[in-house]
Amino acid sequence: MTLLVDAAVARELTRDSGLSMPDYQVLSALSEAVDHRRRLTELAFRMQWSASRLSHHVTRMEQRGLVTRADCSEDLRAAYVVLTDVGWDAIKAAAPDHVESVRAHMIDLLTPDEIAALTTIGDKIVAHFGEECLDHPDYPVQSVNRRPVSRS
Amino acid sequence: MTLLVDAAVARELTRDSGLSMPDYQVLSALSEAVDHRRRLTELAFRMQWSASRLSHHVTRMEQRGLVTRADCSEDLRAAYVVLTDVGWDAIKAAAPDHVESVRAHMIDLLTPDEIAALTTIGDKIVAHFGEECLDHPDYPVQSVNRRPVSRS
DNA sequence: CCGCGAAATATGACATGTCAAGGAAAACCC
DNA sequence: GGGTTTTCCTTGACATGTCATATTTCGCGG
Repeated sequence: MTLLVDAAVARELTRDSGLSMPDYQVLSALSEAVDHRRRLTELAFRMQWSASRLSHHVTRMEQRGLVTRADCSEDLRAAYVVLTDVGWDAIKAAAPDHVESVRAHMIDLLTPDEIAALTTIGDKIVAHFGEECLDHPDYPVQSVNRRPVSRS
Repeated sequence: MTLLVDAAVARELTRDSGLSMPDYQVLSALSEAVDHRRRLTELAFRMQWSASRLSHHVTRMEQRGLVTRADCSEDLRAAYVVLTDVGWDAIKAAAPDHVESVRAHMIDLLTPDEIAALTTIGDKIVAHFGEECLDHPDYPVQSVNRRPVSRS
């Protein structure tokens, strides 16, 4: 089920906007931030990506003009990813069709009861993972990635 | 939710058996076949993979000794992927831990009611996609991939 | 038969993701 | 306040997936 939905939604997103799902996720997260900028690490946590994956992907998006990097004055190690005007226009243009696509292939197929059930299920499972590693209340989600775990 | 579960299950599978999820899927599909062999196309349909992805992946698995290719006598274009002894041992060794892993991170967290609800939801959504392209009753699933669709 | 579109794979170029390593700045810690 | 440890990010090598294309064979109509 997730395979089919993900594939269909991704296909339509790319067809309609030229953005990939990863592109969309990054742009969306940035567009929700106050100054349209976020630290790389925060972004990575929020999306459950590795730092390296995000860095690579930001590099590629930078080359397409969707985002830029900016230095951080408080912490010289850190860097911001900033939404450009082009990126802002892109996400604004893509969003309506995308949410409609998700509705069409998933949400609208279910009754309110089913959606409620699915929400409960999702919460339970996410909580199962959260317990072990949700120890940083400042960040919205953080988890999992940071689990090298004791391993023989 | 799917992100977390998939990541955890994949991580444990690789840790315990050295197989990736794609490896496991291929081996599993082959192990269910009568002669431990399947045509590439059938396998690709069954797993919702592109033919090229499967071909590449089989090449890599072949180099690791998990599977082999064999010619098909009825259709000279076609090829079989065949489970080797090594592959058979690998899947046999990996399977119990893997199903246990899925239980631990998903199934066992839910009540029977929730599992039933999830099943209903999955069926509905899969059916939504099936309508359009489930036209080949011989194959178990087939769909989606074959949708170049009319596109401007 | 013959020719031709379709089917079954293979392959190469390229996009994307992972992993291990490294450089630089912060944080810690007597 | 100098040395160690962490954190943040980048990078390069490599694994994996996609897309367009090539090759061979099949099926079929004439």
